[in-house]
Amino acid sequence: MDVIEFVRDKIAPEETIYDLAEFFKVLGDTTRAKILSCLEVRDLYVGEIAEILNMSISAVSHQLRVLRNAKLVKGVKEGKEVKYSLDDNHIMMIMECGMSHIKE
Amino acid sequence: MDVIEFVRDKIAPEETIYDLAEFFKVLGDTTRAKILSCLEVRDLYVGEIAEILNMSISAVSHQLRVLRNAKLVKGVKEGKEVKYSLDDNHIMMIMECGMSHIKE
DNA sequence: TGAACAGTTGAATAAGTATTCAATTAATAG
DNA sequence: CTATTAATTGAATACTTATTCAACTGTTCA
Repeated sequence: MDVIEFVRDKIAPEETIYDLAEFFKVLGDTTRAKILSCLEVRDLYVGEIAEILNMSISAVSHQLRVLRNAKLVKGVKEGKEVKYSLDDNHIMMIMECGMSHIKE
Repeated sequence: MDVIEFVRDKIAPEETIYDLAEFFKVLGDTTRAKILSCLEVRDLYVGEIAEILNMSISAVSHQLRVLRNAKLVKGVKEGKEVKYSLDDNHIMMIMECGMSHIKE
């Protein structure tokens, strides 16, 4: 039965897999995916995002925090408002990549 | 206020975003990510996967069903056993893609 | 035929998480 | 300084979902 050991030896370390799953989990929510789609079009204020998606400011803000922690978006204060933008350009590449999978 | 309409017009359709999030949600679970990592190494029986990951057969089987529904893995009956393999070769490309993001 | 084995399935429980609501911070205009 | 607006935050609720447990299906071999 050393198939078991063979595979255990070859797979990525536990922690790497955990981080990877954590990363995809962030993308795996409709609200967050929508927010990212909006920000792909252009940088936006929190209130604008909420209005575009017909959601409460609070709900959007909570999800923006998740996206911020995952380093997917960043927010810059401009007076009273905070303008958000995509933090990492290749996020959209990854999303497009997923897109190509589901279109089948 | 036509920033709102401008962005609404340009983002992907609601359903596409929903499907995309659904897809990433499947990858966004530690157990499922581990299973996929195992199957990247080689095709495996359910019991082997369970042993490699120190999980119950049942738990693994439940997650395999999720992966099957998402067309990420497929299972072929071989006598009493069922051998699982990756259904779609570019899944690992997507996972590698995510990998490159988290390594920063 | 029946006992043992591999895997699936459904229901229940347990754990995790998205949204709402109310309170709070920070910035600007009057 | 006060009132208003934009956004964040914490706690509570509602919802989703992963794992366990027990029962069941299908296959092999004795």
